[in-house]
Amino acid sequence: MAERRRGADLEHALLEAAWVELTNNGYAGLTMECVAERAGTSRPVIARRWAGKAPLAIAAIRQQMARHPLEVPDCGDLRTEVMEFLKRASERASAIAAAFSLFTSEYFSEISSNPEGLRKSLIQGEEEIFSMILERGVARGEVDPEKLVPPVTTMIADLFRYHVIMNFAAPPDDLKEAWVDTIFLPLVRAKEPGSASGTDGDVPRIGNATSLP
Amino acid sequence: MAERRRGADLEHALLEAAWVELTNNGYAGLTMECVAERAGTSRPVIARRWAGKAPLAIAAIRQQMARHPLEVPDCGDLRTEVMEFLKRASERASAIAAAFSLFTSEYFSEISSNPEGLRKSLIQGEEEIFSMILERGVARGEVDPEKLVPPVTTMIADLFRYHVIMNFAAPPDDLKEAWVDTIFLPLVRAKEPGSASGTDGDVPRIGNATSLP
DNA sequence: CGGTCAAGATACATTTATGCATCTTATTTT
DNA sequence: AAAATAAGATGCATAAATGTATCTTGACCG
Repeated sequence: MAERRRGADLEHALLEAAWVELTNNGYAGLTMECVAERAGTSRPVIARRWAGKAPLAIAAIRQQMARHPLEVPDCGDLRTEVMEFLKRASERASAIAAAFSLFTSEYFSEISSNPEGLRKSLIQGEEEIFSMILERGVARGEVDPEKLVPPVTTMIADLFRYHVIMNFAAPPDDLKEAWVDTIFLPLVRAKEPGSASGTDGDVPRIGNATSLP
Repeated sequence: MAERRRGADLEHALLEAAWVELTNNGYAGLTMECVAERAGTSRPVIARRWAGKAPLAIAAIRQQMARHPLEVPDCGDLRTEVMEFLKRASERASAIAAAFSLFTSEYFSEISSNPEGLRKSLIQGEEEIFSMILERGVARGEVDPEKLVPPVTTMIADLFRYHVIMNFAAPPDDLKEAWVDTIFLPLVRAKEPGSASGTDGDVPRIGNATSLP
């Protein structure tokens, strides 16, 4: 054998191999043997680093999520930022589906938690991203802060994740646009932004939405 | 041994045992051995009827869903019917979660489909229930038919299922009400029903029950 | 340059679930 | 009542994955 990887290099390669196996075969089909083989090594090397399938899979998912950070900069208007948020999130579709496959397979019976708990632990450090988008919208006068009650603020991300989980794929662009333009924006938009910039108000059927005071 | 069950009796008992095992341990933790033991019989009896874990689990889920039919009669107003729909659907929460646990564990790699496909096959014969509720709402003048575009019409059920899947439990009543009153109804409600009964338009996010008869 | 540590390979025991074959026995059918 | 059928019990072989122990060898450090 020629080269021999060590430390972080090796760990990274193992997690990458685990990720490929995970997305190909699902968590149930994930075996230490296949991961080792794909990484060009053997099981004991994996066993020295992770205690079992679940920790390995979680580490692999974490690595993939880190590869696709979910930051959304200030784009100047709410819609652009929400669409950008969905676009970034779409790059994590496989990771979300994998985390799911993991939980429903085994994690569930071992730890007395639920997928929501796993999700929260996976997105630590990124909880504020969407609420920051909303806050910027409020600051710009695009969003009525009184409309930002829990089920409304989480709805877009919930619908997104639901789609990913059910279809094992990111939603198509037109669906993302429909969520934003026909559901989300009409529900949070301030009645009269005053400035009436071109980016809003032009979409059909969304204007009335029983906006409140 | 005293009695010996046969035919449909036995089959029903087996499916019931499979259901308990499925909800207790998840699909991954479902074993023929445990099902047989719980049903007070042995593995060959199961093997003579179902080809494996997946067919057994699906049959068990089907039996449970049949136990909780999803019919919603004409209640006189849209909100009552949608809330009734969610209430009925909540009785199926365990079945939905189980179907999920099934799919992500194994079904996925065997059949090239996705959870949405499994869902559609499980609800055959009930696809029209929610759209009938909406149609009645249109007929009453409560709903603007132009607002019934795909992401809006499926949104309530999607949010419901997402919650069930993520929490392995039915949503609490206040969440169901929030979905209906702050998200769904504002999006579909007709602008001015003419009669201008205080039940819509002006009410902010509160249940207000609008109960009719 | 030699020592230490971990990577990589191999082997073995164990665990767990399954499929199948067999045999007895209860229930149904004729 | 006798025959046919299927339930129920048991045992065995198999397959798949895991954990672990051992050994060699390459890489890094002083």
